[in-house]
Amino acid sequence: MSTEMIDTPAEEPDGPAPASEPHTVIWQRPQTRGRGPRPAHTRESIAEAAVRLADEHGYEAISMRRIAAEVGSGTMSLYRYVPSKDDLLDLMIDQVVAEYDLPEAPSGDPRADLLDLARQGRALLHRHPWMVPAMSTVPSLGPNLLRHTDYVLGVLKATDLRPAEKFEAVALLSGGIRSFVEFELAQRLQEQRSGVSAQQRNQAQMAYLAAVVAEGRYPNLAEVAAESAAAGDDPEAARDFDAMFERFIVRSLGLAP
Amino acid sequence: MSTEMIDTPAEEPDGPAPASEPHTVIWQRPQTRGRGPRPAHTRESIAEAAVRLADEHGYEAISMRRIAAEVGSGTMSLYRYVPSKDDLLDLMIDQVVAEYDLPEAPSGDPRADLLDLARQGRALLHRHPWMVPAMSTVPSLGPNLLRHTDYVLGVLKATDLRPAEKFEAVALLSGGIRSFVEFELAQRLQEQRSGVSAQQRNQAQMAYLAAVVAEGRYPNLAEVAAESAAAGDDPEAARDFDAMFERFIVRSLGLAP
DNA sequence: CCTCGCCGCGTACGCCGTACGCAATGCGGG
DNA sequence: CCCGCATTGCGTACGGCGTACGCGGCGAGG
Repeated sequence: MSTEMIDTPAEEPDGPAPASEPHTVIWQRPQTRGRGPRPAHTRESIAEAAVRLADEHGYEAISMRRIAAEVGSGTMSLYRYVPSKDDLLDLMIDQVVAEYDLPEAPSGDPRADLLDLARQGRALLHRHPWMVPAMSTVPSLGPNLLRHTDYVLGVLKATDLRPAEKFEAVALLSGGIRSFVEFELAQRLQEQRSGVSAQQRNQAQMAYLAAVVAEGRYPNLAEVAAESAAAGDDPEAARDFDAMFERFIVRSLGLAP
Repeated sequence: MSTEMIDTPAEEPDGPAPASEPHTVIWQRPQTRGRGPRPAHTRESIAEAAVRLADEHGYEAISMRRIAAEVGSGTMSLYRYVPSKDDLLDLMIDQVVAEYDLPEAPSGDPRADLLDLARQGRALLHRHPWMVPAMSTVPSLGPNLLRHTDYVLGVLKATDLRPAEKFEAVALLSGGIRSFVEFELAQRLQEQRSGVSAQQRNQAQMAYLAAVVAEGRYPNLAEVAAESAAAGDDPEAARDFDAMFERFIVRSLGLAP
């Protein structure tokens, strides 16, 4: 509880008082710089270090203690810059979103523009796989995400979508990309990093699946698996995810002419 | 590495030895029942209690301690039934998947069958919102999920998709539904449960967004927001998610004739 | 009947996010 | 100019998490 009675025991009735700022979005609380000793870091440098850490060691490496170690400070010092870990995650996401290469203006062909954005988005998620779990909740709109959204809305201007549908399109496209990459990464964990236990787990899954298929129930599954094996694409082989993505995203773009 | 040299130092060339069962999928390790006192619970009853808990108190309530309290046992007793929390999550998911009402056989119209499945899937995720974060990783295929997958593959038999494309379709459809419901739930948190701090957070977001729009940058965002407000659908109002879902899912089903 | 395997579970370890308070620091007002 | 105090860095601590380990007791197989 933050709005309980103990806070701001007496408010000025007219004053433009900053009140107590009970709950503010990270983007509008200032980067202070006031009386005391000069801060050793900035939000940006901390977020940058956190992104580096997550890129190298994965989503689960994003902990306040490890980030603090990465920037070379005490754990609790981070809270001088960021009110909570969730806010730091917002900063990380927004920082990474800056990697989008947005044209000055839409080309006039919404389909082409959105397709380009989708490809960039997929590439971005590949560069920063931790983004997939990090985006699980709808992210708060930092400056870069706002720029991105604004650009997409500009692209959609050449469309006959109603306003609500435009927001909807933005969200669902991004969700679709995330969903696809999530699927893609899950398929790829076979030879990918995180090595030991993941490989074992996958192997156990494969063995179990084979056993179940051989068992006789699930005839359709058995049949399709057999066809698949006969077709030469054994389940361990790398599928053509690029082509898959193209088909998937083109289908999803049934919204623009 | 799982295939490293230290495992199974000497295998019998012919023996059907159970080896050491280094890592097994939960579905194939037996529900023992051996020498000692009769177990007080079963995997099913535990998973059932966990589902009840998650339905009532949300995803974050799924902890071994709380589940143990729910079934009325010590925390560590759960590990007599389930090797890890992840496996318990698999059991929970598979149990909930049993709620699908699958017809005896496909109707012959793949589009209609898939549409029905999608609607059921959305309803199921609404009944069990914790499933959205729980499905973040591709779930291990328990019996019910296998039945479900087998049915979908049966539906897709009337299709000219290649085998790999069929598996792909299953995964992407389910991912799309999850993604949609995730978006939907995020929009709905305004008046929904989890009450105080979520509402506040949302309010802060709204205030920030208004400030940013008024600020003048992001002209397209401002324009669409204005249009949206003028159209009467204020951002706080409930959108027609049902219609949205229908459009979304029909678009996604561009794969079957 | 005895024995040994299984059950329930208390304790403990190492993580996590973060509340709180204290010493050091250096800018702004007198 | 200097002093007061806001601000910074951070050690300590709390409550919660998943789960490794080992113990006492129950009950079926020989």
